[in-house]
Amino acid sequence: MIILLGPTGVGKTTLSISVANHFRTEIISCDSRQLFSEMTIGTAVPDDELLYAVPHHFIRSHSILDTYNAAQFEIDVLGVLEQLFTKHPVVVMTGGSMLYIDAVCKGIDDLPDIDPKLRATLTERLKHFGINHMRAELKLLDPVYYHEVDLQNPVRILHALEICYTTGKTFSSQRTKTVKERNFRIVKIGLNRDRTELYNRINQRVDEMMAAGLEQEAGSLYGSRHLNTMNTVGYRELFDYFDGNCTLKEAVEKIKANTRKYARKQLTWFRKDPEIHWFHPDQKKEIFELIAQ
RNA sequence: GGUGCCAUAGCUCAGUUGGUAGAGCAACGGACUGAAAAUCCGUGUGUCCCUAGUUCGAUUCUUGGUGGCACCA
Repeated sequence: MIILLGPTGVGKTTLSISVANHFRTEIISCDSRQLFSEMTIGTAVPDDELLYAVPHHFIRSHSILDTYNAAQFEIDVLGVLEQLFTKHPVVVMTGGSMLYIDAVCKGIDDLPDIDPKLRATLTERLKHFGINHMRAELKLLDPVYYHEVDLQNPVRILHALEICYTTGKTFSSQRTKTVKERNFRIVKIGLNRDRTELYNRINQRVDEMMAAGLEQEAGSLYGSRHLNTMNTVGYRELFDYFDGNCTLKEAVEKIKANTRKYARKQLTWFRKDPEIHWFHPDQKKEIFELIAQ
């Protein structure tokens, strides 16, 4: 499997089409937001033309009403891959969702699904009693993880508690972090470009999204704004505008800034992965040479 | 032309009763195995507009410039 990864806006889509065409194969999208059919403009889903040129998987395949996560993605992708490998010797995966990439490449621990009610209860408790209370609870239920976890991060604390309550066992005892073996080879190709160049592309793309009707798309999703998946760059800033918290211009600037921030965060994550071979998106020749090996 | 106000980090501004300065945003770095476009953490030297003066010492006070804004002619 060839994985094309890199920060948002770097130019993964264009290259993925060339690579997929070259191998006459199909593309698995690894994007935690393009997954949802309701979000198209704001998540920079490729044009229909490109989607028809090469078969794509995991694009607009789910609804924001579905709960989805990296573990489910691992299962689903492995299933699709099994099918694809019967027809194609090479499959292309492309996207920038870091955790989802790792889930496919290394696997994710086997943990039970969390009852949304439990999550709601714990979130409510956090709001009422404060983070110290939740920390104390975790210290009691899973002292090992208590000493490992970022105690400032409520999401981490709550998730550990969810697992403890759901399984009756400590979270730490189930966190094996073992890397699963895959029966296919993985080549990771990282795409990056000059920072100002990347930022210019991002800023420009946001303007294009607005011209393409992002405001309307966000407006149609305003009623769903409390869903987890709607906590997404490009939408939450416009929800703020709809709520009267800022001007449209400020919202657009905020989208640009948050997209840039997201790109930086992706680069931070990818930087520590030694398996990635880095290229500029224009180095097509070099990339194909690497793949040929 | 006159009067008043302003000039400090990339931006918006705070502050120093005279001892060379700090917030927000941006930028940069990091953590992160089931919410991950999420969540969380860390990083602030900048001719304090220029000039001359007072002073042991001026970004702070005074003189004169320059630029901007407002009001009056």
